[in-house]
Amino acid sequence: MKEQVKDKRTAILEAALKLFTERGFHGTSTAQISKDAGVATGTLFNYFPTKEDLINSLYFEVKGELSRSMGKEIEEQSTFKDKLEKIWSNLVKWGVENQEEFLFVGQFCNSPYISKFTRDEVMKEYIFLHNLVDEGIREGEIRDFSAELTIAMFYQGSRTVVNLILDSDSSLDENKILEDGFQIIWRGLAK
Amino acid sequence: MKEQVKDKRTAILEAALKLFTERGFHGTSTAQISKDAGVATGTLFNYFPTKEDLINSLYFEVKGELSRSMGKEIEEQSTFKDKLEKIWSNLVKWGVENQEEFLFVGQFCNSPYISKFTRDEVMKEYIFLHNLVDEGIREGEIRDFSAELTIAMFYQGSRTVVNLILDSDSSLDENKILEDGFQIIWRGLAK
DNA sequence: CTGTAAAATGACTGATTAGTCATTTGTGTT
DNA sequence: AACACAAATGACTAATCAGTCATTTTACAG
Repeated sequence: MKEQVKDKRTAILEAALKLFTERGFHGTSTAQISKDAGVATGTLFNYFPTKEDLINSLYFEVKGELSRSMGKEIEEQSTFKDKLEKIWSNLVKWGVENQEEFLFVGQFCNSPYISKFTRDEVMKEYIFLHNLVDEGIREGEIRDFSAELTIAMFYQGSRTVVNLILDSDSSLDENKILEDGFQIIWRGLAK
Repeated sequence: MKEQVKDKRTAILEAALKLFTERGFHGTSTAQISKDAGVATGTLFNYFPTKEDLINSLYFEVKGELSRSMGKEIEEQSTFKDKLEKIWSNLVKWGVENQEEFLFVGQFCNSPYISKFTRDEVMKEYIFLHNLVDEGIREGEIRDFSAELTIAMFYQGSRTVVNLILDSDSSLDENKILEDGFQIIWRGLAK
């Protein structure tokens, strides 16, 4: 038997991610996922009882990665603005470096049949950001808008920047877009 | 024969819009669309040669409506800021009042198999906004970021606000969210 | 080796899919 | 009425789908 580089579950998730971003959820058959993952059709269902389970599992894994990346090296930042800028940079760089995962999240969040439950569930991953924003409001660093609005504008702003970078043919000024994007959001939020 | 309130084409598009936002593109069968539209399965294909044609036609129609709504009563605004705020308000109100259309656009733009061509094609609808932003930059009303970044942050900001309004159980402060959202973006962009 | 349990397999199924096409129905003209 | 033409129809098909399950392979214990 050949050395097994990664377990079947991971292989399935990776194949699924690639195909989903290429063809969408319903446009990708479980048979194709199995084939690309190098496993039998039945094996997929040993790990994920249904296709929807597979999609949800993939989403949780990807969101976990994103959530972890988001919080990297925050403690090292001294000012509130620096912290926020670090998170911004983490979010954008994660999206650019993990294009498939980034697109998958976009697809997932805009797909209708994936319910509010999952969306709420995922928002828990952002407690960290929520706390920081609450603190920023309390301490007068940023203006007193609702935390939901503040977080949504910030997070979606970072996604907008990633989309711009991914679209732009010239990857010349990736950093320029990242920084300009943050300037816009920061000036919008700061007191 | 009963009076025909609307032609079959429109009935098909309306049924498709509803089903797409409920179940996604691939999750909706042409048979179901035909049934909901009150026409035979064959009739759908008289109007739209393929399912993908139907999706694209629907997108162009919806984007046309959005584009028209966006530009309403702009001439009546005197200052640059007022114009931008009016567009913002038009965008948000269109999204809130045309929830299905709004969600459909989100789905469409995040679906992978709908290509760059269509996305570019649609950007032409925004020439009007593009021109306004260019003018605003030239005349020093807003800061000199790239027009693409400025427009994207503005447009996606308005979508973020709509999503927040649609999600919030309490539709109490719809206007508050709209106005706060604009404040954030305006302060971010203004000189 | 041998026994055993878990993991993997792929042929198979019943349901569903987008799209076809020979036929019927409706409309307007003379 | 009789014709012509377009619009609408729905039974049909070939392909594909998610998911099943009896069987085989693998991993490991004694």
